[in-house]
Amino acid sequence: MDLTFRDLNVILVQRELTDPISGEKLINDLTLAGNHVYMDEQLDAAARRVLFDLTGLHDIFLEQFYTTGDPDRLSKPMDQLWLKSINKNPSERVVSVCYYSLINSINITITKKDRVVLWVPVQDVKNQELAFDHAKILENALLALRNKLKHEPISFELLPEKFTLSQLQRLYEVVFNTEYDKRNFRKKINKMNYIIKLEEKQVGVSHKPATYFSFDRNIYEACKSEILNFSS
Amino acid sequence: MDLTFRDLNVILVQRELTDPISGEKLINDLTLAGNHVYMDEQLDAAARRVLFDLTGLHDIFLEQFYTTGDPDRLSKPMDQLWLKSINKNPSERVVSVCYYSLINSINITITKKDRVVLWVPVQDVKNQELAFDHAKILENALLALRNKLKHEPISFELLPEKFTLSQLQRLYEVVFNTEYDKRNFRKKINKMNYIIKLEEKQVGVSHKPATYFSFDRNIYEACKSEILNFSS
DNA sequence: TCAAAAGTGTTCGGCGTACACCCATGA
DNA sequence: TCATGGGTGTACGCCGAACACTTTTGA
Repeated sequence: MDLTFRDLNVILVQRELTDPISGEKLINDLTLAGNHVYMDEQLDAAARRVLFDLTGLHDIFLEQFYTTGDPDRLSKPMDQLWLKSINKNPSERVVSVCYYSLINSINITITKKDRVVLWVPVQDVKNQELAFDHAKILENALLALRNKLKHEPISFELLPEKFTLSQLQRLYEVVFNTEYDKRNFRKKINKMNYIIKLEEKQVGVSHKPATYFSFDRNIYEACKSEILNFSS
Repeated sequence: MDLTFRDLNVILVQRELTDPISGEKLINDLTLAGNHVYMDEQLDAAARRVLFDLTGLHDIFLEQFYTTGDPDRLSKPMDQLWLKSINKNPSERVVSVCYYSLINSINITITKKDRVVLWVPVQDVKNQELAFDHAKILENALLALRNKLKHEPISFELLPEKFTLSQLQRLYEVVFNTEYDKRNFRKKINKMNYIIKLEEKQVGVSHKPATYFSFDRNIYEACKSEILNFSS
């Protein structure tokens, strides 16, 4: 997922099937990105591979959140049709171990061989048809992401190295689909000593330039383990 | 998992292998309970089946928390030996979709055909050897349980229908491995209007008898959805 | 009468929340 | 000079944390 301007976006892959004879569009919908796990591959590694193939990025934040294995999850007529068209056994059982990842999409081009991939704002996705049980998976991903973000500052995965407090605030507002008071938000951030105020400021903006901040992973890890020590 | 007196317990299955010739004990350790998923079975249903076979109980609280699929997870010599002895292919890849469940063990007998099963206090488990990557799985289960219990009153799964506030407090203390102030704990509980004070009191105890309380699922669901409505 | 657990109130500090105005910049 | 977003402080209510004694019962 990605944060551009005011939206949280998800990468979706277009699924199109055209009748070779009539030219009629039989299928035209979207799927989440995924692939089969190789026989000798870690589950995490498979998720990383899918992401790498899409984005060219290594070392991306990745979190397993859910495994779905309903025996009927491939049974919708559209999905059966699709599986046959790509020469997969339509009655095979598929278990999906689902991961979400956070990507700052600026300067990233997503591509997939023979397929169209696109960033879609998550709030718009429900209006479109997602293949298989991918709508359910996306819903679970959002719940897991919110839950994680409540307790850990993974938000920095979505931000550039240097960010402004308004960017950070907007991120939380988008993910939790709410609004926060600017002063209160900043007071809270102030208490987090792993968010470092830099000397640098924005340039070229036609308003008071914002101060940049950065996230210090070391300080965060240190005070995180402090908390753990006290509670155990 | 279960709460007896002062401990959080986990069901473990004994794994024993004796050399048929020398009589020497080749393996004597413990595993978590589990089984393969049938080809046409929901993942949840498989977990329920495992639990039913152990306890005879239906309708138990069940929560998927983690899926493990390291290609090397069966590779320890002890585990290889075991797999051969039960005629499983030791080089097969096994992916485990892991669930935890909460059981009030009073009046429950756990049994398993041809195997010894036992309740073990979780804090004692690390001293024993767990098979495969089950120690890791148990650790993840505890983290997931704590996380869940912070936000939802699943504790009632572990308690009898009627319980005292001291029992409830002890449960939280055991799961979070800490201690709470009695007065503060009771104040917090007081605010939860889904915890109902009953007329009934303990009898036959050689101290001031405690009042029984019960958990009202309907009231909880109602105020839970209220919260959700406001925040979305 | 003793032991054992139940039950009960107050104080304090910190945190979240509500709320409004001036500042720096480029156009 | 205007539009745009950046940046700041105070007051109040609630909640969590610390803390000690009386009550009821069976043995």
